[in-house]
Amino acid sequence: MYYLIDQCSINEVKPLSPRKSAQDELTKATIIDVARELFVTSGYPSFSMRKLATKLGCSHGAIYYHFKNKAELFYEIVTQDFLTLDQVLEDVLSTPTNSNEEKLYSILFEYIRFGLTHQPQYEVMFLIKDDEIKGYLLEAPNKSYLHFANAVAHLATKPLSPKDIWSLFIGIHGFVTHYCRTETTFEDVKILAQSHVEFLLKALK
Amino acid sequence: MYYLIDQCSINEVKPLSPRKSAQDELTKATIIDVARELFVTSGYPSFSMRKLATKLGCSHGAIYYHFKNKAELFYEIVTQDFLTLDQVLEDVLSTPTNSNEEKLYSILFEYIRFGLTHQPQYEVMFLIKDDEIKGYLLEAPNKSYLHFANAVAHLATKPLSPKDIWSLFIGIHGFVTHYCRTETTFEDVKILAQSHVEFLLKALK
DNA sequence: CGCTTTATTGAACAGTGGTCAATAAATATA
DNA sequence: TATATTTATTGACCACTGTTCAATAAAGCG
Repeated sequence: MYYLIDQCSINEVKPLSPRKSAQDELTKATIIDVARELFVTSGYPSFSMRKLATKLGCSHGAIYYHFKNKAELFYEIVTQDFLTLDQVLEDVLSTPTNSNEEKLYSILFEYIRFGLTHQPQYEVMFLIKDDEIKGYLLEAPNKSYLHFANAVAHLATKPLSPKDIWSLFIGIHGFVTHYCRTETTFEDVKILAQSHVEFLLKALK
Repeated sequence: MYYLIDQCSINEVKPLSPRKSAQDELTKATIIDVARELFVTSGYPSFSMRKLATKLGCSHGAIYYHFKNKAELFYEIVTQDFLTLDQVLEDVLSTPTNSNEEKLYSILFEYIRFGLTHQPQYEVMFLIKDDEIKGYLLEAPNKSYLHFANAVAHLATKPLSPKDIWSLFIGIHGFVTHYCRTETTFEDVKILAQSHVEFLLKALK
């Protein structure tokens, strides 16, 4: 059976085409790009492999040729976001005009900005409980934290204990987490973010 | 068609019984109890209405006679936990031997204890993004926070701004959130919880 | 007893992630 | 160029999920 015959209309023929012509072939990169867009605009819960396939113009099975499963696909998406977050911290550190105290403030503030301007990603990076995804992320969240901790340790006016740095992070993380859940924009809590960062920094003095 | 005839064996007859005898009838209370147990022992992601039905010894359809949907069932489960959390705070406040400073410490510490000894519940109460569940919870999380905020305001040695109380809460919430994701027991981070609370309290001075 | 209300069943529906035999385009080989 | 092999795609299928609902029988009532 090589053809699916549309039995309603007359003689319309639809060839089975188990492979697309070269110019239409899927690539990992395009799948990731389209997946990210779908995921970022409509959120993780509404995302599905079938919706992604529709948006890609392919069958859902095709995606599984390029990615072992949904978790691997999401891993590859947020891998880029871990790099972005690293870069955010790097950018703060390499701003020459600011004092270390200002940089410390900025590290915390910009972390919040990243979290709230990348809510779906932050969720997958640091909040999701899905074992399959955690199995792919492995030490990525921890590595990201170490980067943060290093930056903070470097900038503090007096030596900080690992516990203090951890509490600082947890305090910032709590802020992002809460406003992720309520789907509040960064702009809407910018002022609150400032006072929260100031609050946490008071604990260091 | 009144009977399902087992066509393999000879003449075995299985009556349809669209209502159980009185002693076996479901009640909201028993559904909630069994659901809570299933939910608390195996977590929210593994929970399903069909597994619950199996554990109850009924069909999954029956549950929908007593609860509009899964979200309503979970709402009724965690409603009890919101009361428990209120009680935790109340118990701290009504401990006569402690100073206000000690009570403030205990409020924060006991909040963490509650969160980490009720992880699946805490998740549904404060972390879940499911719109259906949030639609049932409505102001419950906020009401719970106000209870917390009141207690803190009452105990502080100097007047605190609403922002400071909020930052305190967010700091505690972040701690619980993180160790919920990593499924760490309270006992395993008890010492860390102490130092985190002390860190946050330093910000008040 | 008969009528109504109530509680239960399980088939059915639309959705999910994931697998895989069948297949044809692309590529390598003779 | 012809043939064989590799590669990428399809869609039926599986086992799940939450939810709905007609059919049904037990319980309660007049």
